Amino acid sequence: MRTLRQIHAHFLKSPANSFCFYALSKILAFCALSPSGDLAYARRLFAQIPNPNVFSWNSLIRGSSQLPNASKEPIFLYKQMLQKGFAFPNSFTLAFVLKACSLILAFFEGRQIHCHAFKHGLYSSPFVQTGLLNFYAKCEELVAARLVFDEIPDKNLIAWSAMIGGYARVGLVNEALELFREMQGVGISPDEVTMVSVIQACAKAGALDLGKWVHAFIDRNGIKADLELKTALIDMYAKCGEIDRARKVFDGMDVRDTKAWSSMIVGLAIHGLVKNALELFSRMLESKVRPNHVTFIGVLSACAHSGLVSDGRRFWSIMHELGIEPMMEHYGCMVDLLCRSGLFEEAYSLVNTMPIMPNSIIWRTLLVGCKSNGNLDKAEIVAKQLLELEPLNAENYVLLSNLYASSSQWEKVSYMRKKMKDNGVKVVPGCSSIEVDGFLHEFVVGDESHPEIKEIRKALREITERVRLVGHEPWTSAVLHDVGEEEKEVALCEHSERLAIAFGLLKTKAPVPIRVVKNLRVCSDCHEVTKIISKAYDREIIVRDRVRFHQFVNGACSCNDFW
DNA sequence: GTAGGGTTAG
Repeated sequence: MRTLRQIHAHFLKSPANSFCFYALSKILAFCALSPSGDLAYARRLFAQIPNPNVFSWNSLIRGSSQLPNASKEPIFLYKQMLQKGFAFPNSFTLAFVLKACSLILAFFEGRQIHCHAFKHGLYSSPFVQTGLLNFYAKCEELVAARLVFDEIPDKNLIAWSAMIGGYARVGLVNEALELFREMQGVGISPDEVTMVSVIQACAKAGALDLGKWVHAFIDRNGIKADLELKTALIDMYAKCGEIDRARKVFDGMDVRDTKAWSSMIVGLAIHGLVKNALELFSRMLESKVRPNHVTFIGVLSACAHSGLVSDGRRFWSIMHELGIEPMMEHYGCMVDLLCRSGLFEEAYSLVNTMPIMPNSIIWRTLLVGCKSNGNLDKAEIVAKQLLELEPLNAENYVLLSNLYASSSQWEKVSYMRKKMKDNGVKVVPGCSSIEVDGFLHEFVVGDESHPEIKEIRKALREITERVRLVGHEPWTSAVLHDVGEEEKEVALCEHSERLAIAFGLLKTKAPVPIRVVKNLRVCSDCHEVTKIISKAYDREIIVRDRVRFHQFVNGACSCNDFW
């Protein structure tokens, strides 16, 4: 900038020459776009140009959209440009403005740019087309994105990747994977950016086998696994229950940034490997990588899972010291942590003194806390808030009804059912799935179509009975106790049903003694339980947390056959 | 001077 200012001064001092406007626009571009530039200087310079050319407008539009805090400035500039009517937008202009729209999810503005693309005859530009496609995808308007995509005559890698990424981001996993296959069918080879989206789709589906296959595909095709792709792999393995593989990818990285560390820490936290998560956080601080809000979500949720109140409080203050303002998610972790540690009153007052309006998740966490802490009078107040905020969510009614049932308030139980019916709340049948020996079994509430449903129901009944015998509510608190050489307590929660299903599928009674412990903490421990059963039976069993993956896996279709 | 990518509480 210092040198540039000197050059600028020379131009101002020298008599008007024919290079002046050209040179000024070059100076402007540097100020606006270079990492060592100065956007404020660019703005001042721009204000002195009587009739900026399209190049100058573009530079400023692009420069203002590269700021860390995205704003509407690029869109305002674009409007000014049209109003002045001196320079007309070209394909660069539209590409930059569309990028700005996708960053701040300015749907209505972006849609107008779509019209302008036709008006100014710029719709055939591949940059404008992928810009539009990506803009719609970022706004989660996948139908619109697909329409644009289908209209592109020569789809290049960028267009395919943007479309696949769009599907993957919103969880349209089948569509993403179908498109990935189609892309290869027309002879376009994916690169590392494409593979990030494909891996992300696997992560969302909980499709471990497919994820492993895609990982092998990356290696086989010599695609460079860079920082982003490795981070996506860590996340995929963690979400699919293979925390060891996630760790292997993490340990093999030579450069790790905040997101890489965070994804590993979050992964360990969701697996209930709290000690490892906190150890890794210390290592992260030692490595001088600055944690961000996501890192703290991982660390705080890890503390919640293990009831580490004092650690949680310590991290809470470290977060403040680092200047990270707590978000809804952080409050959620703290409320959960306090509730699980029996500090309900403190959780309650935290929610009531939060500087941001608590959302439904916060109230629901607190309501679960009411139940586990036996605080029924507060439950009424919390439930009122929750139902006002979210009157159409069946989960809330079921939760409240169960809470009343646990204290034998049967009139209130039936009142909740009535209220639910009156409000027209529909229950979506719950769906869970488990993979045994590479075979995925899906179960929907009320569905009896599984060929081994009888054995499964029998195993379910047996486990229910055994949990009930020790005086606890089945499916909310049960613990399997490993009888192997190393005694191990593992918590189970609603996913325990899946284990009963596994036992049913294994056509045998549960061989592992069931014991109930109080203050059950983390459902992610299901992964631990499955490991124990897998070991006991020498069979591969995987419990999936996030399965929304129907057509492809569903039993018959292993990924190798499919591809 | 242009387009596509990673981590997020219950």
